[in-house]
Amino acid sequence: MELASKYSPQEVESKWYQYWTDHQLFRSKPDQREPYTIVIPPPNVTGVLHMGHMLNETIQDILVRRARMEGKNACWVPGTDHASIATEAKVVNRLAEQDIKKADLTREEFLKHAWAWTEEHGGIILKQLRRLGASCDWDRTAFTMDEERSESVIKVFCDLYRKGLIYRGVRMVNWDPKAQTALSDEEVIYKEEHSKLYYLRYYIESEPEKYAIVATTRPETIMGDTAMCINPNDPKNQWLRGKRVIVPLVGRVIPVIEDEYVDIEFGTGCLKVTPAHDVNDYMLGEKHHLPSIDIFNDDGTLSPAAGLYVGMDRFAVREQIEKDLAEAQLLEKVEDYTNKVGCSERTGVAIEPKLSMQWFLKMKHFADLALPPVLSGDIKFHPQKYVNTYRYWLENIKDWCISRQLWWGHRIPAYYLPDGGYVVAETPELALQQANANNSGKSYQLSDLRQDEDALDTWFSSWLWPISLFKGINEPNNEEFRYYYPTSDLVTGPDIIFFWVARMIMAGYEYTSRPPFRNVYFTGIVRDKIGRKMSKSLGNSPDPLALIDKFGADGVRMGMLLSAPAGNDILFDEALCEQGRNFCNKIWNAFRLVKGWQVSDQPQPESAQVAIRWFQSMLSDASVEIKDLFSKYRLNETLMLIFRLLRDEFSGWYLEMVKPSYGSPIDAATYHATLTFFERLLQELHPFMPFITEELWQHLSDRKDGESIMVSLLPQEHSQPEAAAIISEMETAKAIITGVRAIRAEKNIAQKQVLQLDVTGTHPVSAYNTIIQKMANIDVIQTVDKKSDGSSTFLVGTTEFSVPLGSLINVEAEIQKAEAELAHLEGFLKGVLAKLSNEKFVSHAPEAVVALERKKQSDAEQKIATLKETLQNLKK
RNA sequence: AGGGGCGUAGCCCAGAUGGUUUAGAGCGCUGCAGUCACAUUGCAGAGGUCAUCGGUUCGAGCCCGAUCGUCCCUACCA
Repeated sequence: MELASKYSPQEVESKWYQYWTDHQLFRSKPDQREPYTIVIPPPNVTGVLHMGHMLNETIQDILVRRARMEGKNACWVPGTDHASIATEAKVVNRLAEQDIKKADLTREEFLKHAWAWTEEHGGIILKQLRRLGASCDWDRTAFTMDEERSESVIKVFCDLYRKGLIYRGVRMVNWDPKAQTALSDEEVIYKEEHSKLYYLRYYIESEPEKYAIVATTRPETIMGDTAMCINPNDPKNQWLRGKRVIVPLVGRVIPVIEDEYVDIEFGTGCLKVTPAHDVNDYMLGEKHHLPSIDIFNDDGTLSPAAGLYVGMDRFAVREQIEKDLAEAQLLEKVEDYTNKVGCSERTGVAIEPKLSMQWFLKMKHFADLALPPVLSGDIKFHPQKYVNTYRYWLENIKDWCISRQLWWGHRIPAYYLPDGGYVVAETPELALQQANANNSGKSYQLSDLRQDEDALDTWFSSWLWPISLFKGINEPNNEEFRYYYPTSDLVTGPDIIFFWVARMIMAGYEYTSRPPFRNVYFTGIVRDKIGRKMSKSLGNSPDPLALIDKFGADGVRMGMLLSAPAGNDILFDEALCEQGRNFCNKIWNAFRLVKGWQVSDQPQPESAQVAIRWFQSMLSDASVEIKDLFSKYRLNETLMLIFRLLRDEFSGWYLEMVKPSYGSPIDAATYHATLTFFERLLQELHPFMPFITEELWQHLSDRKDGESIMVSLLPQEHSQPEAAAIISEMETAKAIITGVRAIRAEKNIAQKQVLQLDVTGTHPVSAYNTIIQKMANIDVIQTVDKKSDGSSTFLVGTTEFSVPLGSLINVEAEIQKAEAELAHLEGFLKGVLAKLSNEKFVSHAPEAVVALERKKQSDAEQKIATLKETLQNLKK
């Protein structure tokens, strides 16, 4: 077979992905094996693959593939999230392009559009994942709003309501005026903003010539003012006690109240109180029984209740009212000010605190469930530092606002009765039954019930994901649920630790009394190579599929992984994908070499025997280490280790050691050992780079249809006791080879020119002579008492090696080299001697440590003696 | 404002419980190498007073304190 000198990923990748799915190799069914389960963090159904997904899904695929090869029954469940706000916003935008307003549609009509959009764009992202090589069990693909998941959500809502954990009430919530829905606290992001601090004059009712000054960032809310507040301990504002003041422009008279909440140092120490539009003012209002005037409409324009500026947008009012206040001489001054403004995570607009009727979930109960397992390590976080963040949040948790004024989502199963009141039930029929049962005598019809218009927060379905995927809510005793749950690892970003991770743990303990997963691997954020977040506006976010086209999926996977230590942000650089592609090419060419060998019946050279024994040790050592690294989720280090093992040790050293001279055949024993090694290396690499490893594994020997490296088992490897000695001997031999090569490089001696190597005294690794001869192109290695004149020397350990060069030798350069080394060694020896002559060190340090220092001393002394002698000879 | 992380070669990072011959990879950099698997390569090499200062110890990159720098999370200062 004639192989191209470069690896071309395109056809290889599609071929093997097809093969894997054709043979259903990603499928999992419960059996006798130990299960290994990952549920995908469901991407937004209408989303498109970005670099963050790439990282996340690559890591999951690596873990799943590794588990599979360790003999576990690996199951990776894919799916998508309905993402209510985001998707609804997209649908609204699309309708707007067709001049359709959401308000003009019925709920049913709108949902029809939303489903159409979902069908059209939904699942694109899952198709893209296939390009990456993701080994998901596609038959299990789920959606947070499919029938099974919806049923689970509704059931859980009803259950929690019956347990008294869900309540309905009027509270101050975060209102998104663009999406026109309430949001949870977690959906609000605080952004620093350069704004202004306005100082307004509030005249005293009883003393028309005097006024108090109030500093505010939001002058447009004065129409909602129902009090002014001072701190009772504030001496400078004592004169305001018990007074009544006039709201500027508005003319309404409001009382001055006193509360220690007010910061004496801020502004003038006078606070305007607007209970309807500020969380703190709301609390003050409750405490002091103040009226509340809601001056905003749901879309952020001013309502008739404001009296002024009705119908204008809140920000337009801010500009206008500044002018009007100034004109009326009610504006004392304006200062520049920096503060933090809460913005909607989805729409980006400033949040309006708003009093409204919403559904809430009591969280204290859940926090008590979810904290202990993380603190005790039943659920492990990687990296661990997130445990602190997690604990702090749970210890300060507030109730979760779960209702959204949206249509795209799970509709709240509460049904209002004509005479007031409501019932909560799984279906309208059950609701009717319940309503009639509660209501002795009277009998309602289905048409009398009016279902709540609101939908549930998306996360109210996501938090059930690991359970609902296996029907754990609806059929808690089913075989799949019992087998796959709890899942093994969760891979996600730290940004959704509260949104999702914490809440899954809560639901897990509430509904299964067990954790939803054992380990959480937090990935970092993918940034560009100079550390900026990737964003559309910066244009620094590469298209993952274009990268795959350019470097191959394996190359991109390697590029992602190389820069991704667990939990650290990753600075993505295309150059890393290039390195990945180059590595593929390297492996490809190693394969070309090996497959090109002719095998013949001939004795195995000694050098090959030594090389095989050594590489066997390297492999067993490495596989033990790889296993350990995997257990610590240190995936980038694992990949780096395999990369070096395959590129440097295998291709650079081992293959060169056993390689027959050009055109000559190889003996069968060495050939087969080499194939075995190659296969093992491919296996270790496969989870990281699935495509090229499958391609080469299939070519390495005859495989039956349906066989695959992805389901081949990794041998159980134990570190061999003699491995360390073998490896260290070879390291010495390599140092000798490198020594000779360095002389060649220095003296410009071609590799093909045969040299001689003299060993002064005892050769530390004479058993490796055949290797040294082959690798350094040496004909004779001999032990001498005294090295010959005109040779270039180097030290390995305490032994001096010399290469006779006759006239090629440059005495001056040799002297310089020896003197530099001598200086270094003498400095070193000085340090050692200082330690050893320290009485306290010798008496306090453990014997082994002291003995080691003595060994350092004698070695250094010996080397120095050798060097001095060399110098003497050179100088004579 | 509170809490946490980090600061080790030009860049990105490793360096369990302090002691393994005066700190290790990868990328980048420098020099050399062209018919022999691979220039998407090979060989050789340069490059670090482990942020700063102080302390504990026979011994500190590692432990303690302070300082500086940097990043993140949490929070209602109008």
